[in-house]
Amino acid sequence: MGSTARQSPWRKAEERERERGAKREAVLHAAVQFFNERGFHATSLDDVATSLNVTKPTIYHYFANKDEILFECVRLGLESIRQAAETVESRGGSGLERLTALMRDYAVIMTKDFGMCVTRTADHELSIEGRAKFRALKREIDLIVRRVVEVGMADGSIGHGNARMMTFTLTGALNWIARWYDPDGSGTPEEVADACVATLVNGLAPRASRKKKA
Amino acid sequence: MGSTARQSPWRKAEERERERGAKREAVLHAAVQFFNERGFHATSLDDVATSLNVTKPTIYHYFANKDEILFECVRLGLESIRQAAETVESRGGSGLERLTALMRDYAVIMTKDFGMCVTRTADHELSIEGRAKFRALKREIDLIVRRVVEVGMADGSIGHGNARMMTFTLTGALNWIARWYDPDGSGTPEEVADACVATLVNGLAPRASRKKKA
DNA sequence: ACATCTGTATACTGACAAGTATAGGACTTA
DNA sequence: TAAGTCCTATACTTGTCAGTATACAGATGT
Repeated sequence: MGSTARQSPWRKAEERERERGAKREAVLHAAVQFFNERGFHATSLDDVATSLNVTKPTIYHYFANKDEILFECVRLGLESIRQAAETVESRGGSGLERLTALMRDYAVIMTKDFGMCVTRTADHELSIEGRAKFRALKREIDLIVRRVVEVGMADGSIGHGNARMMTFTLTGALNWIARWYDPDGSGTPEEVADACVATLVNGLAPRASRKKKA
Repeated sequence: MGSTARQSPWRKAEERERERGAKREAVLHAAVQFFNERGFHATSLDDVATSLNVTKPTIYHYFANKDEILFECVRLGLESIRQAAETVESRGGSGLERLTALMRDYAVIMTKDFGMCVTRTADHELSIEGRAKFRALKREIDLIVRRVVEVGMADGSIGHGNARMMTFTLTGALNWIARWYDPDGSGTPEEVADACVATLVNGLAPRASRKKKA
């Protein structure tokens, strides 16, 4: 190694493209941290550019506009969740077991930059088209989770109820992690995830003996 | 009635003050709806003014600046929650019973304009001073809820665990209601609240028989 | 009648930040 | 070494609002 003998221009082009991708990613990483900390509107692209030792036009060389940057951040977060959800859905175990695993992965993602961004970004911050795609992706995830809940209700591992409402309640608790989790605070992402999931799975009563409300 | 005989200027001043208060409230009500729908930054005070058939300087006659308006909206929401929490805390019943009642009231508030505003407003949208008060109020509420959780753990009506994390998980699910509840959709605030609370209290398993994790 | 206070409008300033026009340096390929 | 392409910077335009200076109308109190 070290010789880097190159004959074909192909390899070169590929390499250049890879570098371009790396720079795009760097922008996204810098941007998402600003967005999470200060919010989308309060973050200027000059800030982002400066933090990367470049200027604004450079960023515009990689992205069409500010909205695209936000959307990509959100999309990355949502894709992580969807992937985790899909993986878990199609694996073995009872509905409850699958749902528990899904929630745990979901919770961990919520402690990461791009996951946080999903929760912290409101619909109206995205462009019209971005908003539609955002909603579609969220809905897709919601349906996967709901399906797992329904599997659990069918196989008896999860109590009966309104699956839609139950899904919203569970994912709500998980989404909210992104609003209070502090990486510098106590608890690793995994510990936090386990604690949350345990509360959601077990409910509040100490062990058995729940009456009230059929 | 109808004669409106007035002799003392006292009554007059008082009345004027009441009217001033009513107008302030009207501004807050108009503003909070814009904030919830479009977000704080995307709402211009011209929008708010126009919707009230006045102009911007009129609004500045009642509020020092835009930040104050947002803060008042958030404060109203947080005060509702705190009041509900305090009322419930100091009443009878087991910890679990009290917590259940608290969560129900909390959930209902989250479906209302000012409650929604609390969840939809991020720290960084408030002024520095507003942010501090915001956090203080939220912390106060958090501590009340946590105390009720601990009462429940002590009296045996709630299973043992990390009260802090449990509180975050529960209130997270409730807070998130403000992000998905649709007043025009199916389900009254009370129905939604009951469903969420039921999920949180009961957990997922169908009835008894929970093992795993002490 | 006169001085004042309250509420409102018209018309402006000032700041900030998104996005762009333009140029030039560096690398690629021939 | 020349043509073309990619990447980046300087310096600008532009739109949008928050916030304000000023004026005026009507009610209040003397």
